[in-house]
Amino acid sequence: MKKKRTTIKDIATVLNISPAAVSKALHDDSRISTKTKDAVKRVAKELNYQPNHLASALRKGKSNLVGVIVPRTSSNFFSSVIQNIEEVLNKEGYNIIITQSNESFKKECRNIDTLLFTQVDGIIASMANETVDLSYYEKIKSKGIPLVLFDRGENDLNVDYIGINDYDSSFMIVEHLISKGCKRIAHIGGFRHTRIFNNRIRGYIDAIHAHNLPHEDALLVESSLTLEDGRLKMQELLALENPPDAVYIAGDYAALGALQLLKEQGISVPNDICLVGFGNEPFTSLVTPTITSINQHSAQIGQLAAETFLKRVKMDTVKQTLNKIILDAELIERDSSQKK
Amino acid sequence: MKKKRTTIKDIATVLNISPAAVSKALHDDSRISTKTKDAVKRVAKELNYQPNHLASALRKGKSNLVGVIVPRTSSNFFSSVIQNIEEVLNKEGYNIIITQSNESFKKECRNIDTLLFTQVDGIIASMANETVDLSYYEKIKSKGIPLVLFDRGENDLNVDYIGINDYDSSFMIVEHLISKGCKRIAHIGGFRHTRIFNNRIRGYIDAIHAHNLPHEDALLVESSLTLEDGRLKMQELLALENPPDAVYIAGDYAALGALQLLKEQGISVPNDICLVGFGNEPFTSLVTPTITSINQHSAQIGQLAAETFLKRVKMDTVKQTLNKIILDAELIERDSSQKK
DNA sequence: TATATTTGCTTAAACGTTTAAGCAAAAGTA
DNA sequence: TACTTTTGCTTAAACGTTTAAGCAAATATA
Repeated sequence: MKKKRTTIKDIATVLNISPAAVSKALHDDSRISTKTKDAVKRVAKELNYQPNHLASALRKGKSNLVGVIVPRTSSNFFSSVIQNIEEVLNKEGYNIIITQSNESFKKECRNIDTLLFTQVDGIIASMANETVDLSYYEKIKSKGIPLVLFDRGENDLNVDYIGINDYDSSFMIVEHLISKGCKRIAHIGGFRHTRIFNNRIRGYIDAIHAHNLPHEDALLVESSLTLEDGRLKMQELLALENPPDAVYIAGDYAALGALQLLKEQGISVPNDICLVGFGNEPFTSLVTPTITSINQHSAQIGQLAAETFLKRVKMDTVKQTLNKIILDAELIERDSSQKK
Repeated sequence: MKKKRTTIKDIATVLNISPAAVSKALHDDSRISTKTKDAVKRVAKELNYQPNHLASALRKGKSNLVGVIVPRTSSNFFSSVIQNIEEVLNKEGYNIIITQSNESFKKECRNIDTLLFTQVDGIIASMANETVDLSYYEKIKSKGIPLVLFDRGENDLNVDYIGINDYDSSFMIVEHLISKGCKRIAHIGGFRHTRIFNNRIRGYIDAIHAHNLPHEDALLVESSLTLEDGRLKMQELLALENPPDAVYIAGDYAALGALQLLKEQGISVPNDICLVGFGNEPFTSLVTPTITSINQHSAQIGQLAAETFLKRVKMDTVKQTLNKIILDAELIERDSSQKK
């Protein structure tokens, strides 16, 4: 009892021409007369013809689908990147399949398999925190489809990458804190094995050295950067016999956790301790005090990632090369670092 | 120079059997000997065979893709629903395509077209705020594929729906505020044309009447429930000559906006005004004071939506029927309504 | 032993589209 | 007029799978 879809063949039958002519008419082939084209389009509309995407994808060898992998969609950064990827790709006739890894390496592998299985024409991804083994990403490359990374990337893969200048951002943050009179600046960073977090750590250390401030091991801690871990690591810093007067935290969620803890302990931010986050999540401007943070240009990153993908599919050499686009980040000064 | 994928035919050639036998062997058909099956699977692995999903989808008339439409992925509620939909469907061999409407009717229509074009086997959706015209949703139904709505649904479509009991939730909130001694309870609700928001408004009004409290038109305002609009509508309520001593806001983001404004104006929450939100977004437990809210059971809604879809595809009658699953919501009491 | 059933495969068509190749008719050129 | 080119289509194969139908050999049943 299921309704049959109208196919190209149905249109051909009505007009008494070949299916091939119909297909060409619908694609505005120059070898089809205007008269026939008009007739085909009219009948197509009448019969409510909807092209079968699977058939054309199979025949043409491309699905016009692009896979997107992000650690999670709930962060504003990622959802904004996705939205911008979508806008750019939709215009070119691509649709996107969004998957989340939830920062899990295993889930990320499953996602990659899923996307490859679905015959996507390319993958745009930001890697999970856990990911160290790159073999699944090599699998994508070996398929000969473009792979574009953003934010959480990896040089060793030799593919396109779009991100911000993490090293400079860190430097900027530390100098900002110094300009506010801070003398003992701690850093709650991400895991060193992730390139971006390592860069932030390097930026922090170099800035500290450049300004002849004390660089103590105890002032630099690694964290998963979840809200809970932010609290925990803050507590550790407070427990030091000589606690910091400023803390720069490599993720806004962790910064929020740290801020909560400080407030609970009756420590004034920014007067006792200045605090800076990273990512410019919307809540940074909503909490009290508002949190100074780094704007990562999510919209631009999304657009560039999509455009980079498009560039790659258009040049149909299989070979990928390392190609990094690094944007300058922007410090958004808010109350949490405005020591009076 | 592109690598050729291995196909079923390649395996057949190696083993000198027919492609049909290979296909059956891979699907564990009972009419294929164990010996052949083993051989096929061995060669498949050796040649790194990856089934061409497009071909099988075309042949079988189903894509094993399910489309998901949400207003936005950045809200924790929706991203949690999506994650749970994904988990359930992945187990059954389905993959999902996530699209966001950004609360825009036009974008939602485009998303629907996109999904239908991609030949999804079904759509699970939560409607945009703007959506009143249901013709695009009728289009999905007319394709004969299952449509499952959640949270933002519409009875008139006569399809499956999963949501919480909005009316009862409102009632519960009002009674909670009354129990805390509040006497003038205002409601910043969503747009009435959206069924769930209308139900919340009805629950509010009925609860007010049931307890013989004053129901003034000025105490009930409609809002887009964005953070900004929450501020705005709160300001309106404060401007009344007789302002409320409690406000129940139908969305957490708007509640956050309202809370910000109250703090800026030096009005103590909960002592001067009690405040209750809706949705139990993570930040409700992070801000000061923490915000009393309603837990919408996002995980369960996601699972149920996916299971409902699966049930529908399994019973292959085209006819859909109105089938509502309503979960009881849960009030999470926090500081913003604990008047001392 | 003769017949029926089961096993294990093969053949061929189908899903709906695209496209290379081909061909007759019309139009252009010398 | 005789040739070439262009126009406007058709034919047929292809994309990689699945599956209905069929068939010979092996096995079971009477």
